[in-house]
Amino acid sequence: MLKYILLGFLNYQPMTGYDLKRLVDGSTAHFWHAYHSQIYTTLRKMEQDGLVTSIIDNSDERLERRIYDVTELGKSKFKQWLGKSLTELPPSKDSLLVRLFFSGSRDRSSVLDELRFQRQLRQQQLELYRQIKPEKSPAESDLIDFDREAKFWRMTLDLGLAYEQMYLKWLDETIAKIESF
Amino acid sequence: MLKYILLGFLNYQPMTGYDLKRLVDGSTAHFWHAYHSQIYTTLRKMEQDGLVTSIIDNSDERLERRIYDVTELGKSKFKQWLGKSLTELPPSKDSLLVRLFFSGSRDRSSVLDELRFQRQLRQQQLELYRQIKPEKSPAESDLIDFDREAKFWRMTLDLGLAYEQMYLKWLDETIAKIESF
DNA sequence: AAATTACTTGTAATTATTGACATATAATTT
DNA sequence: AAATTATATGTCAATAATTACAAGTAATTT
Repeated sequence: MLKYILLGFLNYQPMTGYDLKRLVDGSTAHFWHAYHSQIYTTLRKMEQDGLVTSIIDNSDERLERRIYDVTELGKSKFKQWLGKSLTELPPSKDSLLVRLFFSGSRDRSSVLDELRFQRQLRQQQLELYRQIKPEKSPAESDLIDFDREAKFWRMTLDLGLAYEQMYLKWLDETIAKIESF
Repeated sequence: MLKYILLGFLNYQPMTGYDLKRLVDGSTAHFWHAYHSQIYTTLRKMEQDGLVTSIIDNSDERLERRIYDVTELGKSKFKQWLGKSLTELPPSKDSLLVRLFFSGSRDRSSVLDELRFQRQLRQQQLELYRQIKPEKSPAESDLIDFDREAKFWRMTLDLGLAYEQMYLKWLDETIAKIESF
């Protein structure tokens, strides 16, 4: 999946692994995160497979930057992937729920501490989402139909917002239930 | 993570890989799914690591069943894992959102078809959750404090229900938005 | 000026997960 | 009776993801 995210971003413009890491962190990480190590190694793999090319930029003298660009094959594979609709529910994974599921033997206070801490984190995440406003970066302005793109970005953000609010509500109810055991 | 799920279930009673697969499918798969191949290989790995032991049951003559049981080391590792609270948000992954994020260049109708199909699947999932009622299986009745366990199982199910409802609402709104482009 | 922290770029080893292949029995349908 | 589908049990190869290690530059703080 990461492969397609990287191709998607490289369709906008050529960039380095670090640029991609920042883009991922600021957008898709909310529904598909990746460590920088995975991004760098995936880019190398993609280059071997002919999906991207890279050139070394030495304009800085000191710092070597490897700039990746998508190839025609990469563009075609990306479109092909976008064309094949999902026919299943994406599997979800939530380790907090795994832990809660098996928490029958735990101290009530320990479970409550964990849930209250998660509540804090969820609250922060919600605040973070509320501050996000898709903005036109200069580089993107002419390369893509920004208004149309932004609409789709906004939709994914809307799910994030709804998700955090739902989760917070559930945490509150769950904490209350355990307190009343 | 799967390791701990398997240990958690084996704490209830010894069982085979297939038994575990069914238990996972019927419960934790909603927040942590696993293919049978992963379950069988993880069990082998756990046996090598001394977390479980296995005996071959030939009582059937024809069919060989390998029955796994948790060791003291396994029990201790499981408790240790439960004791260390999560201090971060579990990362979430949703390939539908990845696809939507990059859907700026797609035909409206193609995106709509995909979202409408996901709506169907989510609706089915919601119905499925609504039919789940934790019941006491004979084998479990004396081994664990079922009522307490069931409360925690119920909580994870509640999140599943809230999640599907939230997702359906978002899908409806998103479909409507795209229709009105 | 030195120390610390954040930024930037990667590699390597390990672990986890997926997808394909394989095989045999049991139950059901045609 | 034959064919098909569901049940049950696994292995193996490939891919994906995580964690740890490494090493240098840039910016900020003391």
